[in-house]
Amino acid sequence: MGVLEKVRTRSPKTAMAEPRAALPLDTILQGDCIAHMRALPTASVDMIFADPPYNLQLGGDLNRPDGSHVDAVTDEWDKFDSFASYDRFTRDWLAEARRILKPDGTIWVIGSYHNIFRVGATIQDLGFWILNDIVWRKANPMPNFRGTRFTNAHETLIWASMGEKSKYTFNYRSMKTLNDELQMRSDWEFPICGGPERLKKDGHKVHPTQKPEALLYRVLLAATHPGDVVLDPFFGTGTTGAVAKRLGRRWIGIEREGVYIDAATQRIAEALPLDESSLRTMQAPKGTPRVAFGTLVENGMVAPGMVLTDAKRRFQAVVRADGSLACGVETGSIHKLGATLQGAPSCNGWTFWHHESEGRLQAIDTLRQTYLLATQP
Amino acid sequence: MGVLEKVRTRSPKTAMAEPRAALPLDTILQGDCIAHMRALPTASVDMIFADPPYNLQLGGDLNRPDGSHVDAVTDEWDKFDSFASYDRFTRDWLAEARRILKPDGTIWVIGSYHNIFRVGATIQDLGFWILNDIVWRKANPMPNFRGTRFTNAHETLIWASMGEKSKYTFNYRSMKTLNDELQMRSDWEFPICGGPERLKKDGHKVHPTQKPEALLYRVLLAATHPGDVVLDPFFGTGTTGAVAKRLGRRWIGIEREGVYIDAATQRIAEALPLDESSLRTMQAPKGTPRVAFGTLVENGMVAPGMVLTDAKRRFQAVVRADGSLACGVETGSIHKLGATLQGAPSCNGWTFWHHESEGRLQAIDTLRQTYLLATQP
DNA sequence: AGGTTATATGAATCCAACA
DNA sequence: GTGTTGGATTCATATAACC
Repeated sequence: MGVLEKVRTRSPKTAMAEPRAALPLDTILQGDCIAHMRALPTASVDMIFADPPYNLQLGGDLNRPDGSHVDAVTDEWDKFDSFASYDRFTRDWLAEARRILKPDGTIWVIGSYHNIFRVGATIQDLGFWILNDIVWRKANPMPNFRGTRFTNAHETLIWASMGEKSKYTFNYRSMKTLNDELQMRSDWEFPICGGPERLKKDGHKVHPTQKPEALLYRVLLAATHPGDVVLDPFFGTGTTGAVAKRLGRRWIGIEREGVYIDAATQRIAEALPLDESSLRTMQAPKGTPRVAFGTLVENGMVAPGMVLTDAKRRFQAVVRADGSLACGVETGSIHKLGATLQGAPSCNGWTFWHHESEGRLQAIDTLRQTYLLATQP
Repeated sequence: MGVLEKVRTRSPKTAMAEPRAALPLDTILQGDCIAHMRALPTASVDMIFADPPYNLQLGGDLNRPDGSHVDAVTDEWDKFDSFASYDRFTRDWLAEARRILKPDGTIWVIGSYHNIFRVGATIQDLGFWILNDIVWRKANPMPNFRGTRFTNAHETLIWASMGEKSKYTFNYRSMKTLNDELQMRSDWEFPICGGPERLKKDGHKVHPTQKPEALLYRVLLAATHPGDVVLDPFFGTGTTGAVAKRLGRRWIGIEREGVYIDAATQRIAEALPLDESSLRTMQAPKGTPRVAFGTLVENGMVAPGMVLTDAKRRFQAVVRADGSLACGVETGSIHKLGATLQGAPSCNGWTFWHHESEGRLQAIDTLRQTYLLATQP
């Protein structure tokens, strides 16, 4: 434990890009992630989101039952000689991450059973304090074609603070509102990244493991404030940067591959900060028959900034990023705010609130129905 | 890796209970789990299920918002000085588990984010091969009363074989049936153990972390055959034993606390084994003997010269006397020719090839089924 | 145009028996 | 050991093709 004390001050020679004084905000740094991290100032970043190589150790080819070939992750960046070399790599970048984080900052790391146990143990060894492990349940995972194991249908995220006593950021109310007035749990369901969100070039996916924006949306909304600085040392095609821009957070990306950087640069340039973004279709999660209003926001069916009114247009409210509503100084979930404004003990926000659609008012419940129709069999 | 070679033969003095030759089946061994494991024979057990202490680092007491006290896990057996001592303990019992397991046996370990990363890394370090990590989604988890984190709504199980090449047991069909004819995924939902299933004494729960029987039911059904021997080195109140008895598996439990042993003994005595017929139906239809296509020719069910086609009638082939097929200059087995004609890496000839029967096409697999019905008891 | 059917694909540690 | 052959094996979603 207690690595902080051991952090040595490096000579400027080892720094690569910027002097440590300045944070290269909203920028992608090209090159090795550890080298670039060493050039960043100590205790300067509010959050780190990291999607490191998983060290999959895949064997031969795999075919589907119909004979088609599975396009596996065979990239060089995922190859390591041994667990020992993977552990060294992990410890090195995590130690730098720890130095760069502010005392009250937090780190998120995503992985699978191939690597997450080693990552988690190293995180603990370095003195981080694990706050939660989060399970991303994939709505549409790839099946196990040979029937040899359980369908590998999830990935794991670790969320950790700098230490046991850290005063980390957790937007409890935002998460609860996003989840329809229930505490947000440690298991999240999202579809894998596909459709128009998936970056492609010449008909092929640009990056083999692009993460869904809905996942980063929830992570950033939960653990940062607007204006906070988020570092992603394995930037890839820039999901973290695109969502950070949408949510009004600052970002720094580190990435080796020029192809990924090009795609990320264009993608982030096209990303619209929240109040300008229009209804954009993302894939909708499936499974839970109960739909939280926040789910519609997360999935782009309701844009933050959208104005809702009651049927008689007596009240007006604005949708916020976490799916809560604001009316003057009053805020709350669709149900809670409806009750407050009417002075009623309770209120069904789904039927109380309406939005302008095709020239007339429509209850937001129709959006939920649309969502359910799109996601239920 | 390669810990098996390092296992030393211990003098009988270190053995506590039984000589290594005999397996103490359907028995609870009282005492230290590592000491008792050392007394068990090498390569003698089919499966190990382990629910080790979680190394929870709960600071102080925890109270609900209404002031009532949370009965947290603060028992003495859950205290460890540091990660280092927990790692030593973990490595010691896992190494013994590895020695005791048969070469094709598997191990299951359940834990939370407090310990599962250390356990998982050690499992990999010892040479085990992780098959899946499984998420137990709790339908009714304890909320996070302070609103400081996400509701900790799941626990993680690791399932691992002795090595990459092990021929472990996985009852694929049973799992698929259990899941309404869809592949069983890596995320399982069960309620936490409560109600009449939860063992109580004087109104208090006997064990702080009693696992639901549904969880063990799925584990044992997935990864063992009837009659297999299952060892649980942290037996607690004997969920593993009770379910093993119900499912016709043999079990061995190790437990230190007499209170738990008493509860487990009574509980297992009251558990009712499923009758043989219900056990049989849960078995996968894997034992069906192989039938060569040539056998059907030999038995006159298929006549040489018979014409076969695929379902879309794109290809035609003629059956030859030895059970091979011919299509122009291409010849081969039903599988090989199907693969060749489609340009596919492989092909199941039984379902690919069809024959004209009663005016419509029928897969030749129906002939095989007919043959099996006629020749099986 | 609108609705239906066929095809493509995703962080995957993916076979078993026998010669 | 290794090489060959038999034969068992897929779910949700997006997109293209086709009536």
